[in-house]
Amino acid sequence: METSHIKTKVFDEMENVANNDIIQNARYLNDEQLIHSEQLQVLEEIFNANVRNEEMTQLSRHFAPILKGNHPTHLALWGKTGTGKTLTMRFFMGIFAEMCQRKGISLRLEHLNLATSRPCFRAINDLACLLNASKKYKKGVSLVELMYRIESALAEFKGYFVLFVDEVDNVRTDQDAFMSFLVRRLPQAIPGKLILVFASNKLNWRDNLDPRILSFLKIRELLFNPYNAIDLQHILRIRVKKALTEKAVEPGVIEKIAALSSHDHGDARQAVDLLARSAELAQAAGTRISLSLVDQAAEEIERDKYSDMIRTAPAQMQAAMGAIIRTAKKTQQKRYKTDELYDQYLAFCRETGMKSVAIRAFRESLNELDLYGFVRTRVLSRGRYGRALEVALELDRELVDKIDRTILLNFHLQKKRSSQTRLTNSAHSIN
DNA sequence: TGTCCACAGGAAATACGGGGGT
DNA sequence: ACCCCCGTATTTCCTGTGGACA
Repeated sequence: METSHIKTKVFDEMENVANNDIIQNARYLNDEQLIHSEQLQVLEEIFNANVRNEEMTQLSRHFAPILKGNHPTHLALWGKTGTGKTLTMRFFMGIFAEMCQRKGISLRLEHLNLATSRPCFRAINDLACLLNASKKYKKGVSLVELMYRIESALAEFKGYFVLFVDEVDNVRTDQDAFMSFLVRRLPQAIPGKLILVFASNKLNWRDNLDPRILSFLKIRELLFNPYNAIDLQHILRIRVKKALTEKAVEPGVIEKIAALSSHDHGDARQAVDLLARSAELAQAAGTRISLSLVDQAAEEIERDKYSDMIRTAPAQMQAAMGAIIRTAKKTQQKRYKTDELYDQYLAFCRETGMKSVAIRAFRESLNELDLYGFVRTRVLSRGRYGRALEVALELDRELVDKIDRTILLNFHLQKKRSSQTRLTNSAHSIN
């Protein structure tokens, strides 16, 4: 009897979700779920709405000489995250490739995406993989060998070779070697005409580059400004049309999301996230997306930001935050002194089996937490009774609980993971 | 006005760990 | 497999400070 009751309940729930008339095609609210052709389709609509028009024109002008057989200089794209550097460039490259094909110009385009920070060796290795010149190596192959393979992979190609190096600033340790290879050695070594396109979200990226490379690097720069509210409205409208049903959105909602987003970041991805979150809320509530739901969604995203931040923060910072929350729960006061927090911190470490640090380093963690807005610290001078650092926790209770859960979960996971790796290691050694 | 509290936070020293080179 | 190097985390040491108190 009981199981069938639960069954109906589950079925009802699923029916409700399946029959929702807000979200029609959730994939269009998350780029990662779209296949390439769909992405292009969305992009086309976005560009047709004259968003990033200026940048597209600049790109066309820059690459136009190719059509006449000339050799344009390298190019650098600057702009914050989510300003469409990658998308614009990829979209442009697609069109341009088609054009060249029609005119019988030999053109090869590659997109080297250095999404995560990596050393020079791995960046060059990735490039080699991209050109099918090599497989993934961890070690054992010298840099020179990899460079040689890249060069021989391109030895036959005599046309234009556009290499789009995305997020260059992610190349750590010997960025100079990486750049030197691309800028000085590669163009000499291959018969084709190389055009490098760099994208970076750090404007000062060039400053810590070897001046000798810099002098070699004839480069043109193109700046991507954050999206303004109008641009974001276009982008959002397209998403709404693709992903949601006709009447899902109340008037003013798109304008509101665009205004909020352009005001504090101008990042299109975050704007679409806000739309997605609002749609989910509306779906759950069975209503249309209203202005107040947008507010609610923005608040939720803000909350998630905190717990995401703490999840990825260094362990010491997490432990410090854990100690603060414990202290807050134990006492009635709103402000805490370093030494009482430190006591709690030591207890926390003992319980979770974490290595504790000296009080000087602990204070550093407190300052970090202040920097990220988890707490507020200030130095309090008490006259002849010395000075003290005062820490205040000013987040609302619900959020504090959420952060607390995140931290605890993290520590438990860490424990489990370490014991698991120990298990798998021993399993491996047995095999 | 001067003293002196008691800890913050800067600087230097040192430990640690990961990755590349051989 | 081993070593070495380099960047980061942590410790150790120490100086400087705002204001209550006499």
